[in-house]
Amino acid sequence: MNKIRVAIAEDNNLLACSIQEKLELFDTDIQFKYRAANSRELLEMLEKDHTVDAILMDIEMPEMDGIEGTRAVKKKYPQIKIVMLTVFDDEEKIFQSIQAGANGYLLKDEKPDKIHEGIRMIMNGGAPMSPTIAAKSLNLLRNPIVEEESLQKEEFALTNRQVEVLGQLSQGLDYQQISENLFISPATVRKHIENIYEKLHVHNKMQAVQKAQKNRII
Amino acid sequence: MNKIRVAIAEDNNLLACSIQEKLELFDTDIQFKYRAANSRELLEMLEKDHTVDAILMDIEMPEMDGIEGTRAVKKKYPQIKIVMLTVFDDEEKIFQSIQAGANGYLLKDEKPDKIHEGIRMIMNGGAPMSPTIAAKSLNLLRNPIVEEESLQKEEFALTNRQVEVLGQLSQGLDYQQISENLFISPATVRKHIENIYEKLHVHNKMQAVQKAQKNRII
DNA sequence: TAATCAATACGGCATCTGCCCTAAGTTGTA
DNA sequence: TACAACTTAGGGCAGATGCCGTATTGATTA
Repeated sequence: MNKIRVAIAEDNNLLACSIQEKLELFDTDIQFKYRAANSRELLEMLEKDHTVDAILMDIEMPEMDGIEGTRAVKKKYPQIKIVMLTVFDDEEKIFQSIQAGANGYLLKDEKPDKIHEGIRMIMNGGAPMSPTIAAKSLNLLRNPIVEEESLQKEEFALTNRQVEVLGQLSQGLDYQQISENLFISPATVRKHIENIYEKLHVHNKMQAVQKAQKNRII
Repeated sequence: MNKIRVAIAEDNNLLACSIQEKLELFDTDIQFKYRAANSRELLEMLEKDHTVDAILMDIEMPEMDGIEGTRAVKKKYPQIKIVMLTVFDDEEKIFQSIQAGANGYLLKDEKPDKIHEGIRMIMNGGAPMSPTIAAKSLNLLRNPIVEEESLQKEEFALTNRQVEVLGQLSQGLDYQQISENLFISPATVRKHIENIYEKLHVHNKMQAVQKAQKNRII
């Protein structure tokens, strides 16, 4: 079996080295790839070499933090697993990390074998979580946070017709079927969709629908 | 330090004995109190003697199941910690259990020391969760509750690779980009997607991703 | 009044996608 | 040890899609 290729994003040099050392105790099944000092650096490194299976991501980092970084990495490389590794365990950070797509959440004071176990766990589709984190995430599930943000369609200034077309798109209908549903020509549907793409800054149906759903437009 | 007093609610006698035996391996810090064959029996027993710290609760039980039981126990004795212990790991059950107030969720095939660790974890305010359960609860946090339309999910029996491809699809990536991320040929990506369509009974990317999201496959 | 924009509609074209085919190597299971 | 399933890979083809034009009509606005 191939080794699990791991990268680290961590601004504190000492801590990064310490984690790296811990990982290298398990060099039979883990291969350390590289370290970045913040998310932007990580993205640049991934650009050159994205042969990485898992990333240990610090949350607090200068320039671009781990939550933004997780969002960005997951968007481009959704197959890469991300474990948040941090000293803080407040619910807000946990929730944001999970929303950003993190696959696990460990506290930095975990013992080496726990970190190692977590990495193997994540590659098997599990979610490593420190016990206190797990308890807090259960809290979150019990008392759902009411998000006050949800940007609404005004942000993107979509017209009613465009929202309507997006709704049809999200059902997996093609231009022909949408045109029949809305009693317009397929050519018009295509034009509407072109305009939607421009407003949402996307380039295909899937991205448009995902963005629309994320922003509660549909 | 006092021993942790544990009760079990489990209708299957063999399984109950097996768990009890597993626990008695750790009789230095665990004291087994009693076993109930369903939640109603458990409540009666608690009525007489509620000097119990933790309960291992089966979900599927006749008369009164573990989820109702958890709700009832937590209402009367909120200090008692409850670990769901079951063979099933579908998200609906997990979510219901958590809503009912469960403090942890372990699969029955966990090794004895994991169950023991879980009990100690729960008494320290942590939340023991089997890795696959943890991953599913993260899913629940990522995607707010959906109508109970069709939450079978395992019914579709998608392979890991297929789920991975679905994840890439949902980001709006095309076959070429997906093939680069996964280091396979675009032809293979197309084949994977064909197979996904067949399993999900859909005919295009959007329908596949929407169905996968609705069923929490991704 | 002129300008802007939404909604409608059409044509072209390169690329992408869905669907059909075959096929080989691997893994897991009965 | 067979058999099934998964993963990999490729060819071919019709139709769908993304993107570039253009154009008319009506409503709103500066």
